[in-house]
Amino acid sequence: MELITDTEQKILRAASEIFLEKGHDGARMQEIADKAGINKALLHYYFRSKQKLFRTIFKKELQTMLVSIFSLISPADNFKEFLNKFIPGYLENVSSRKNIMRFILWELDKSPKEVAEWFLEVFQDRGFPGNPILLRVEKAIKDGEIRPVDPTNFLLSLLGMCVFPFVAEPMLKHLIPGFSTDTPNFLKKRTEAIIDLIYSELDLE
Amino acid sequence: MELITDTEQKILRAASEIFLEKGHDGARMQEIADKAGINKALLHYYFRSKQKLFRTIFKKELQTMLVSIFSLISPADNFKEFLNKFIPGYLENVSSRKNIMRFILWELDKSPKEVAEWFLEVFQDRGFPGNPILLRVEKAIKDGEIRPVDPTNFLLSLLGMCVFPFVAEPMLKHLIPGFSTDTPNFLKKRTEAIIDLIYSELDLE
DNA sequence: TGTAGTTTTAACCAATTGGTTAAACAAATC
DNA sequence: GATTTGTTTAACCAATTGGTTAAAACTACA
Repeated sequence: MELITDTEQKILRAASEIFLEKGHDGARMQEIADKAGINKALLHYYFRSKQKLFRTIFKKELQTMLVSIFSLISPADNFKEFLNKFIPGYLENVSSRKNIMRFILWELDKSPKEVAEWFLEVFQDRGFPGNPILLRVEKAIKDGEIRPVDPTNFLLSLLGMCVFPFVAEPMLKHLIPGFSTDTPNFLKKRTEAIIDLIYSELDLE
Repeated sequence: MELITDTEQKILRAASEIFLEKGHDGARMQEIADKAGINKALLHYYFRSKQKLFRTIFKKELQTMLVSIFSLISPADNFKEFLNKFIPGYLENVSSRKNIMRFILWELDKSPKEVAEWFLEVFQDRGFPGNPILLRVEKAIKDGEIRPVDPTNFLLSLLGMCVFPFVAEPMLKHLIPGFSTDTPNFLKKRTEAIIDLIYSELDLE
């Protein structure tokens, strides 16, 4: 069991901030060191190379993001309960760490090979045999809880509607006058809109 | 009226490819020169700096993306016709240039100040007084064509459902076994799914 | 207190990168 | 055909960047 030193913590925090903001290629080791309040050589003492440091951060952020999705799924719930919990919960999550998803989507394309294993790790840690949302939808259909829809497309719509406003916020600000995800009731109204849309499709309520 | 030389064309094409794939910070001038089959100094002869070249490309891609949205809107159509044209058309568009949106979303965050003007240019060129989709939705509600929904949230859902599968494909491949947007009937099924969802909400059909 | 091991630093290094320059070449223009 | 103007190149340059090294400072422990 390794101790995580204070310095290591400071490095990780600083590296996360810089990498999330600028990406792997835009980030500078010197800047990370400065933000962590340490020497650049010390960075290489703890994490031998930029690549190694980046992978550490990337894996951590990826896991955080996946867990933020998976934590919202309780198999005990019926499908309506699942939706009522998942949609506001996930919106809240994405909203509180806005750039994590944009960072992951951008870097994933160029990412190291181990990335597939990192996904599997999270699945295995949680004891998921497959995508839990997909399985949940399939079960709801089999049980006659909702009308039959294509589970994959349902998942695409659900995630897309939750994630898009935050990932695309810089663009939407130009496309929609006065758009912001920071207004006090944006989350509430967005939640309602998504629930409204999905309930109509599934003949719920 | 400037002539666009053959060399300039080759540079623009090469730069687009490299920038879209690697982003501003990951791209190397040498690599762009190589891909264009020219000398690196020639790159600086045509576009004085990396920044200038990047802005040229970024603006071009941004305009392409915006036009691909706006071209699908004809004010003559009723709302159902609008949806039936927009959804498959836009999906086709995003699908044919998959990484343009991810590139724009990533770089927009870090983008130059003129970017706001570039958006306005496209709006003005097309003679749009505001976001045309938003206006179209508002009109449809006022005319009683569809039941009243929040136009902004409607737009967020519509775009999110269209864009997300392509922008997030690298992630979705890990999240959904066998996922790909390249299968022969993905576009068709995705179109159906989105139309189905939106029709239900709006009490259409 | 002395010594072995760890943490931190300042100074340095080699490679890469964006950018320049001066000259060679091509193509109009006279 | 000479001259001017626009293209293209090879060779160079200064600055930045990731990474190293050797020594200093700190810690634990005998």
